[in-house]
Amino acid sequence: MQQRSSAEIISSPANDAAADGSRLAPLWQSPCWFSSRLNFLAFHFNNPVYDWIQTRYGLVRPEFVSIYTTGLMPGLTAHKIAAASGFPKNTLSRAINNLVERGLLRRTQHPDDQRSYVLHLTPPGRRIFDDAMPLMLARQATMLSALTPSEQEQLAGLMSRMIQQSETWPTELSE
Amino acid sequence: MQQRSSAEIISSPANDAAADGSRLAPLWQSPCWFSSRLNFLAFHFNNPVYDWIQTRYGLVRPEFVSIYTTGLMPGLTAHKIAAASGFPKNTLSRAINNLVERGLLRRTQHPDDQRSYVLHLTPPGRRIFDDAMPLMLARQATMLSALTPSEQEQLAGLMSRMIQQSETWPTELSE
DNA sequence: CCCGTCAAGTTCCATATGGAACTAAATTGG
DNA sequence: CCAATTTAGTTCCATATGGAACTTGACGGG
Repeated sequence: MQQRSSAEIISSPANDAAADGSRLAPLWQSPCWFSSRLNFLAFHFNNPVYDWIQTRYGLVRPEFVSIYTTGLMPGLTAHKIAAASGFPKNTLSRAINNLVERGLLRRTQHPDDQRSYVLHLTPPGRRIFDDAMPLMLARQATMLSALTPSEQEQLAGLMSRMIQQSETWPTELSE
Repeated sequence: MQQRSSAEIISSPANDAAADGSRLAPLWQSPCWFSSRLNFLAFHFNNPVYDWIQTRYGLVRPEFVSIYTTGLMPGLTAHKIAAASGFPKNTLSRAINNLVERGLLRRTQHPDDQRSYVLHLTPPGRRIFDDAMPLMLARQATMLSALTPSEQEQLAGLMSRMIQQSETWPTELSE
């Protein structure tokens, strides 16, 4: 389809535009392999999933993230969703307000802290959560299908170990 | 700091707000573990790195991605950056135009296709690439430091195997 | 018990981003 | 060799997003 000249980097003969994986070898082999692979995988998970959720429910990313996180950890606060997801607190504030207005989230005064609120899914909110979960799991299964079950467990374990140590990572780059 | 009531999900005793990893157990244990862990890791890599690049060079994400990808695969086209990064082509078009204007990218007519352009870093562009790389590698090392070198290789291998098979993943969710 | 500091959430605003429609060039097939 | 279709890149525009300043409530030391 396109250039094929001497110094060209393309490795696959196929001209299928979807053949991202095999043709970008220098990207995967770069010393910065972790970033490339991580972002490639995250993109290929998030994009189909959030597109589906967006067109299906009209929920944008931080909105669905709030539903998802609240579904898993009922009774949490906005602050915690921020910690888990990395979205800034104002973005989550807006998302949560929309969800409360749309009747998908219930927000009650925190018993011990007048500044914050405790969040729960409403039944319609939980319905979305329950609807989306199988889709996400299916996508996960698709993406993991290159690995054997035992390799999938290895992967889960390795990622988990990294996360457990995440408290020690600086939040800013030094230099 | 906050709630600690009966059904509370918090697992760690420490009240350090940075202690994200250990206190969000239900998130990591959810059946959708892959998504959670992937996004957590991607966020904790991307955020510090892109913040640094943003304040340091005034480059936004798709701009730096274009520099990074071009640095690794000189002579590529915008279309390929889109395939590698997942950014939509209009976003990349804008990014590349800015970079050309700022003298960080050189864009020449593609020899075999009058519609497209071939991209190369200019010396100032390469300077940014060379500058940023060690920072990214340092962050990568920090995040991988929970794993032994052999485990790091395992991780690289597992992620790589998934990506190799990415051509078979549907780009949309079925149901 | 009050004051200074910190934390949770909100509001305001600038802007980075992506969808859709478009232009121009390549490809296909009749 | 020409029409129909696809593809690379651009333009236009609506909006999702995040920084900074703000409000209100908690907390800790004198």
